[in-house]
This record gives sequence, C-alpha cells and structure tokens, in this order.
Amino acid sequence: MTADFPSSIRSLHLKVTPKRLAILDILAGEPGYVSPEKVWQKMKERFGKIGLSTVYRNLEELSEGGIIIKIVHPDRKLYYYFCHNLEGSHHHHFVCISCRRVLDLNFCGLDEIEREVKSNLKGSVVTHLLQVFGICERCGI
Amino acid sequence: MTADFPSSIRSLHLKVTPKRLAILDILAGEPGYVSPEKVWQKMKERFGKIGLSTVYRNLEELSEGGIIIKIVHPDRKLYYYFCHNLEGSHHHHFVCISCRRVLDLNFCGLDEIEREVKSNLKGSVVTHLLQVFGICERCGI
DNA sequence: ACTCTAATAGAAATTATTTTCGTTTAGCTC
DNA sequence: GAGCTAAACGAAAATAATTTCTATTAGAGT
Repeated sequence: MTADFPSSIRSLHLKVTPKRLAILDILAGEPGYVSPEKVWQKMKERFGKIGLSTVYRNLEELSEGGIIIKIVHPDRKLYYYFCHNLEGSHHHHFVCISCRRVLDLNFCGLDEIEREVKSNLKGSVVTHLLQVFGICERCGI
Repeated sequence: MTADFPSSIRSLHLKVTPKRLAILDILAGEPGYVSPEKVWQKMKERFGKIGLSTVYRNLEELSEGGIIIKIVHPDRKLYYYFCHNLEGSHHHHFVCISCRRVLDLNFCGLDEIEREVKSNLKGSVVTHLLQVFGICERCGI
C-alpha cells in the first residue's frame, strides 16, 4: 500500500510527467497542508524554473481526481494535502489552523444531508464542501 | 418578524450607514445568492458611485455577523444571500447551482463531527464550512 | 528508436478579492 | 445642532488564482 504515483496519475487519465510526479512527491513529504506558493518554491528548487500556472493547474487536476485534498482555508486561500490513507472510503478532514496538520474524521453527515435533499427538497446533490477547522490536541492548551 | 435592518446592523456594533442599509435591502430583494459584482452594480444605480471595496468590506462584515450568508461557490467565487428565516437556529443551505436559489437544510451533521473531534482527536472546533451544491426540484429533469 | 498527436507547460494577461491609507461621516456629547 | 472621534468610505496598489494562447513533450503506435 505504499503510494504508486505513476499508477495514481494514470488512473485519472492524465499523463505521467516529471512535474506531476514531483508535485505528488513534495506533497507526500509534507506533514500538513501546503500552499500552492510553497509547492512552487520547492518545484523551482527541483526544476530551476517552472510556471506558477503549471503548479496551480496540476494541483487542481490532482485534487479534482481525488489523489490529493484541496482545502479552502477560512482565509479563502487554497491549500493542498496528500492524504496517505486515501484508499479508504469517503471521509472528511479536521484541519488544525495552528500547525496545519490534517486529521481524518470518520463521520460524514453528508449521507444524511443527501437523503434530506432527496426527500424534502426533491433535489439532487452535485457536490459538497465540508471542512472543519480547529485546534488539534498538540496545539491546544 | 419583518426585518429591521438598522437594529440588525446595530446588534453587530456596526454603524448604520446608508450603504449598509442599501446592501441589505438589495440582498433581501433577491431570490437567490448574488455576486459582489452584482451588488456593486445595484449600489451604483442607487448611489451613482461607490467603491468596490466598500461593497466587499460590508458584505464580509455582515456575513461575519451572521446577518447574511456567505457562499463559497465550487468555482471559488463568493456569493451572498439574505436568509429570511435567520432568527431560527443554526442551519445549513442547499444551493442550486442552476437557478441560484438557496434552500434551508434542517440537518446539521456538525454536532456529531464536533463530538468526534472532541473525543477522538482531543481537539476543538473553531469554525466549519458546510455547503451542499446541487440541482433543485424546479431545475431538475 | 522514430513519428505523431493530444495533452501539458509556460508566459503573460485577466479576474477576483483584499489591503492600505488618506478622507469623510455617523452618532455620541455637550 | 456644533464639535469630536472612532468607524466607514474610496482610490489605488497588492495579492491570489485563473485563463488564454503558443510552444513543448509524453507516450501510443510503428
């Protein structure tokens, strides 16, 4: 169950490029969520020069495909996170706004919300956004 | 229970300015969520000239205070919505991405998530973001 | 290994939002 | 209702993210 980046990338019908591999490698090596800006810095260390839009585009594509997690911080900036137990089922995350660690949540109330949308509103859910921000055990008082 | 904008604004310890009143009036007159840009257009109709930053600032302040709802669309753009039954308890919204209507959801899984964060992770929740996007009954097939 | 083509990368422009800072104003006090 | 002061406003600059369009490259087929 060690991560096989090329296969992951291919499973999204994306080409396996050195930059995609590097982005995954960088994210997987980080303990918490990272800003696109920081990913860009690290990519520049590896490639000397790389377009910022490439970083943004790839982060977006990879998170779209579910290989990495996209976090919309309360400050509205974007962050990305490589979730190591992603093989598991749908789950959400608790994000520590102090140390940037990301912890898994088992509970997902969305099942019930989806049911309510169907029965009460007669609508259908296309997508949802659930993020919980707080202070983790280590950072707490 | 008809909306009393001046009181609402004062309850947030904000000054009751013509622009704030107008922003609330505009939002309350819309059936769905509106973009800051559109609010700005309507404000310009009323005031002739008004700074875009004033619109953004006020929308943010009012949503911060809970008088209006801030919606972060999946496209990451911001929208705002005046929820007419805001006196009620904490609740979330189903947002139709087709017609922009906003419908109330009764269920809030956050209680349980908060419990899980406390017991399993020993952390505390500071804020959360839950938004459900989909297609409402009218817009559905 | 070589060719081909659709997918990807990068530069630059654009859009959306936020911040800064000097000017104006709401609303309290007299 | 005149004066005062903290809050609000507006213009312009800064920041974050996205789009566009041309150049480059991964990887399938040979």
